Amino acid sequence: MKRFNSSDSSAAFISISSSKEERTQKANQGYSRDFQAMLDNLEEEDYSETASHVSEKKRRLNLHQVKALEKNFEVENKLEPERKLKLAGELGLQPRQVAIWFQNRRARWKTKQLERDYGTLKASYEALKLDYSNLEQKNEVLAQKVKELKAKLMSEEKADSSHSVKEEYRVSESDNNASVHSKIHDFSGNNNNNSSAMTKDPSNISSSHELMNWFQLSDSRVILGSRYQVYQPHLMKPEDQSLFSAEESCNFFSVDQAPTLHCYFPEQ
DNA sequence: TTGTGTTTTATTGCCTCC
DNA sequence: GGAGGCAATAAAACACAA
Repeated sequence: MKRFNSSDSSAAFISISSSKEERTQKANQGYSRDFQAMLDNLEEEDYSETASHVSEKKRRLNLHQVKALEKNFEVENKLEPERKLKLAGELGLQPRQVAIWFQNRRARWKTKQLERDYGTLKASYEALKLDYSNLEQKNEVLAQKVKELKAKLMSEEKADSSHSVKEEYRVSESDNNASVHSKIHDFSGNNNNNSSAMTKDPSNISSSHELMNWFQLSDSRVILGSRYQVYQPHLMKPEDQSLFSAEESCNFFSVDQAPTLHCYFPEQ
């Protein structure tokens, strides 16, 4: 096993505070005055000790050692045995110390990396949140527009109620048939410059008739696109013209729930 | 000077690989 | 079963405000 007994630990400490030359070298490496004083103090302490009784206090690696280790870590953050021995020899450290330094360095690197990842994720989350907020605002505007148009439609229906329902139905039917034929013509071919109503942004729809056309057209396109079913003219009687029943709306303007397709493809 | 928070060095225990 | 890696932790060293 890799476990070390106390003599191993002592050996490690001995290697750090080994020679007078080394300590002198430390003293010349530009430490702060306080640190310098501490080193001098340690020097005195060490000399007061006998050779057989070396201080086991933890010592930090000197600047030169740390720089060399950092440089090696940049090259490769894992340490092969040969490199460990070579580094230890060059820096006057125990191989065990070099290994520990790399281990701790990897741990620090990992922590930093986690912080960086967190920062990146946080930034993208904030961007996404902003996008969502913008979409929510647009959605509210659209919903409000639909509400207004629906109210307008209702008032128009009321105004027209003096006409004969029967006559209106006949007119409506012929209108629908005409529009149906034109829709079939529009969507059955490769005519892509068709249907200003379909390509039109619903938020720009300003009249109730435009809105009706938009929805009917949407409906017919889906029917035609779905397994080439025979087109069934969707003749809307005034009493059937509830545009936004719970089912038909399909949560189209719901912020909390994505639009579902079950109402367009009930068999699926 | 001292209390406190942070960083660095080292240990321990567990796990995986060969 | 030994070697090495990692997470958790201890403890010394260090930084800094009050």
